[in-house]
Amino acid sequence: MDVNLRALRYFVMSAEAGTISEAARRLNISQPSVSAAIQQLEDLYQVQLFIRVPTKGIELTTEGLGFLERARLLLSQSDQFRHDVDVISHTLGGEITVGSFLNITPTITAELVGAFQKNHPNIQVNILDLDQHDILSGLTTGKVELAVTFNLALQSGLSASTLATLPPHVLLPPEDPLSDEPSVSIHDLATRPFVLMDLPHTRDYFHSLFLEQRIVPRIDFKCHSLEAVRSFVASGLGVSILNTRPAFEDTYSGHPVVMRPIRENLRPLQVVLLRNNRLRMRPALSLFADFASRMIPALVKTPR
Amino acid sequence: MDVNLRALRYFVMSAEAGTISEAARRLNISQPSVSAAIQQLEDLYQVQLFIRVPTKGIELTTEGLGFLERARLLLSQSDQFRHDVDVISHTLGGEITVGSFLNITPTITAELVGAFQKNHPNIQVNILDLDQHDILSGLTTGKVELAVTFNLALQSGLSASTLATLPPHVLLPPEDPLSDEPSVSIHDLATRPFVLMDLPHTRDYFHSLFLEQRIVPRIDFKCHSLEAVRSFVASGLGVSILNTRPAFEDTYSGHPVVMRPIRENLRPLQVVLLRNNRLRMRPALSLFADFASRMIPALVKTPR
DNA sequence: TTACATACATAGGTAAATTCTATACAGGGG
DNA sequence: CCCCTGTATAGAATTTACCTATGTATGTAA
Repeated sequence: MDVNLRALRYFVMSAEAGTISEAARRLNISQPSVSAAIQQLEDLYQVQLFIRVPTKGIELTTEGLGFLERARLLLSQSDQFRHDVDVISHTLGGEITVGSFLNITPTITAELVGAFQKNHPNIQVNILDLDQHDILSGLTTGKVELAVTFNLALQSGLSASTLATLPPHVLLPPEDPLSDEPSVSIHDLATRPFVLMDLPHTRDYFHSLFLEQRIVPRIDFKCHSLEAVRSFVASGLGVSILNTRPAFEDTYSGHPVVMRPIRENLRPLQVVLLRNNRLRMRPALSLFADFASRMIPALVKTPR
Repeated sequence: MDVNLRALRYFVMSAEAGTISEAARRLNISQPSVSAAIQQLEDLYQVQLFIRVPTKGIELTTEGLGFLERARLLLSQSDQFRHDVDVISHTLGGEITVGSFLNITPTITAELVGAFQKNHPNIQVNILDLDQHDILSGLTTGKVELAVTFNLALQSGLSASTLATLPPHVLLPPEDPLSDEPSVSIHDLATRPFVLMDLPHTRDYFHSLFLEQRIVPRIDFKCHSLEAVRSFVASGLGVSILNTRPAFEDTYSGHPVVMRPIRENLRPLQVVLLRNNRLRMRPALSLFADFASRMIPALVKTPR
């Protein structure tokens, strides 16, 4: 059986008060209750804590003195626990863990978190840079508390609020004749080699864009990172389609890349804030969610 | 209200087991009991500890993880308390506090404690060298757990076991003609200056020796220590009566002193082991009491 | 010496907490 | 679609905690 902290508190108060009756008065309970608690401790631990001196009160025994010291220690530790838990639950401070979709992290999330930190320096934002599959499973297991991502493969149990809409754009090498046009038809891409953004769920989205137009694309390259796709295109290895647009047109390859709107009205991706319905929104999380809801639409409108 | 360690233990076990049902099995209690305990914690601290994943079990939230760490800490502290208390109550080790009457300490108690330490080095014997009044009040308040002293002014509530009997002896300066006799009558002392061993209760005993013989002694000097009395007598300032006999006849004054039996059959003092009836004898105390009961009679018989 | 005051212990009854069994509800797998 | 696994809820039984009333011990003042 576990230690009875209540009885310990009664004992310590009695030792300090010098009489059980006085301890009971200070504790606002009856004298027999305190008396019983002390006897319970003495019985349980087989220790005599006090000598009862008739009409005077109680005197600590030698054993009782040692017991008192340890009881005080444990009670202070339990008070510390209480305090720590209060900090966890009732303050805005502490950590929050936010999932961010790989392709969104460098453009949107980086700006978002930077601004949030400036406004709420006491909240530590832990960003997990993940693909859509890991974001979804992280949300269901609780390892991710909130996610900034696309509305791809959303499951029941999760709720999404849309923050921005990103239509797909074509990526072309500058030397491609299509790059002279203000907009491009997706059908013009069918004959060119295609560089696929190859991430779980994401790849299915790009596939679907072609399928809905009854096009079978030539997939020549599959890349796992946004920057790889852009560099491949910039190097003239093919064309691609992406929804996220970095702040500059140069790529790591040293060559620039051209982005053009698509003439057809293709299904856009939505930037959403995702959360698990089963997870209570504690203050720090709500704060971040509110902040993101206000800031992300502005970020996307002025993609600088 | 105090932290509920029981609920904390259920919570920790659940976090470790991964499901509430498994935790209940390991704890040998029903699943609803564990479930209720966790909900109680969540309600009390306003924290969501787990995400319930249907048919899978439970997953810790971020808050739950912080809570878990602190709960583990507090539980380990409570286990430590438990262990410390066991050490206090169930082992022979630790301290015991023994009162010793001033006049007995150098002769009997010193030998006794020395021998005891050799046999039980893990028990720390704390000797309080006190007069009879302080021994009696120390016993009633618990500051003294056991006392080696004389059977003077014993009160109800204390129990004494006799270890040795010490008849009174006369102390004379060597130049006093009475020192040539093998024994002395107390009546011969009436005309001489008397040096009184002046300690609470002790002084009353010496007074009573004269009063029972219908003698009114000439009290010229009152000393508070045994050695002072002996030195006064050795210096020829008077005679005295004492029951304790050191191992040598010299005194701090540089002069020797002579002890002689008293011809009349005067009430002797008894060396007793005193204890408070209200104080449980824990193992270390019993050990010391037994040891003293066996050793002190032998010590007194061979006063070397 | 008696009556009073103080302090702890005990007895008996009530309210709260803990536990149990039985059952409802949710979701994944054959 | 049914069965299995896991959590939540309902209601009853048990244990724990607490209270009031009373008993016991002892020191003190009349």
